[in-house]
Amino acid sequence: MNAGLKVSQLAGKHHVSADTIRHYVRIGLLAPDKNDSGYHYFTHQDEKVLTFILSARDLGFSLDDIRLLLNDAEKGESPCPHARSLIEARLDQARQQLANLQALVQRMETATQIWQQLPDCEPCGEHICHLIEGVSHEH
Amino acid sequence: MNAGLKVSQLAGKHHVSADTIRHYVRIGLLAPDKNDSGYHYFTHQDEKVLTFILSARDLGFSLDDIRLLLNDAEKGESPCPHARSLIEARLDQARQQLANLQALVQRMETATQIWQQLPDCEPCGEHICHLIEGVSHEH
DNA sequence: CTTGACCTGTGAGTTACTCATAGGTTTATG
DNA sequence: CATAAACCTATGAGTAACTCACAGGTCAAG
Repeated sequence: MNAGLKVSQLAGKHHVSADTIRHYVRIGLLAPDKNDSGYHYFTHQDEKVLTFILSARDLGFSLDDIRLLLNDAEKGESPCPHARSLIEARLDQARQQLANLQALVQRMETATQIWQQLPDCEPCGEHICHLIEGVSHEH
Repeated sequence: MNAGLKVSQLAGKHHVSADTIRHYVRIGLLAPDKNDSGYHYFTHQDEKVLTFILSARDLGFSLDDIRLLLNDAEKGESPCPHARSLIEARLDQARQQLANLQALVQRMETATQIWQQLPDCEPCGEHICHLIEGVSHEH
């Protein structure tokens, strides 16, 4: 009674695009059966793998991380030790990105405030755009 | 007295890599003169363009944005109107990214805390990694 | 039995570099 | 002055995770 879902059905059910599913198939994270005509049919097991992929993605794991974890599980090993060490590295990375992004937003906000007091410039020998160069911390 | 700088000299002076300079030359943001042997020599004017590029980059403009602003200036037009509208879009984008990243870091921190109380799992029929699927908001 | 909606695999585009390659140039040294 | 180290060139490819486009095959409805 469960012949499996086609790509668009699976995609709709999990709120991702069909292209995302095809991408995971292309890079080997999902390996659904094909019927005689070449169509993919996703079983309940494939769906569990997809659910895992999406959960891990949601925790900041890369697709390569996820591949590693899936390989562990396929070999019958616990993926948990890898999951624990990988998330630490990804968390450090994310915190660094967050700090960079906060600083960027801060610079942008400061710039837009300052720019409200400044007129538009004509290009001259001294600068290309005084708005941009004026708030720069480059020297 | 000012024959111009070679790539590595310019790069060192502005604390960027020689590859970054070459990248800007390759995509046409910088167009230094070449001597007979094919070496690039960067004039003071080239250096001003580079300073502008780095300042704009530091404010979150993309290289395509920067190209647009440079084109304005080359045509003798003020790049300021474009700078003002572009930074608004980039700021919205950055704020959105920031919110996404904050939420991600939050999920990751929550997960690592919860995981401290949990043992490693063996893969079973029910899940691939209970740590990951256990904290998931997917369903 | 034909139209339209779906599917397939593949290649290329996205961003801002970074690295590698093959070969030419310049400079420092003996 | 010969040569080797250190630099330069242009070009192609790799990065992450899709997304879009293409040419062609399949399937359900009228």
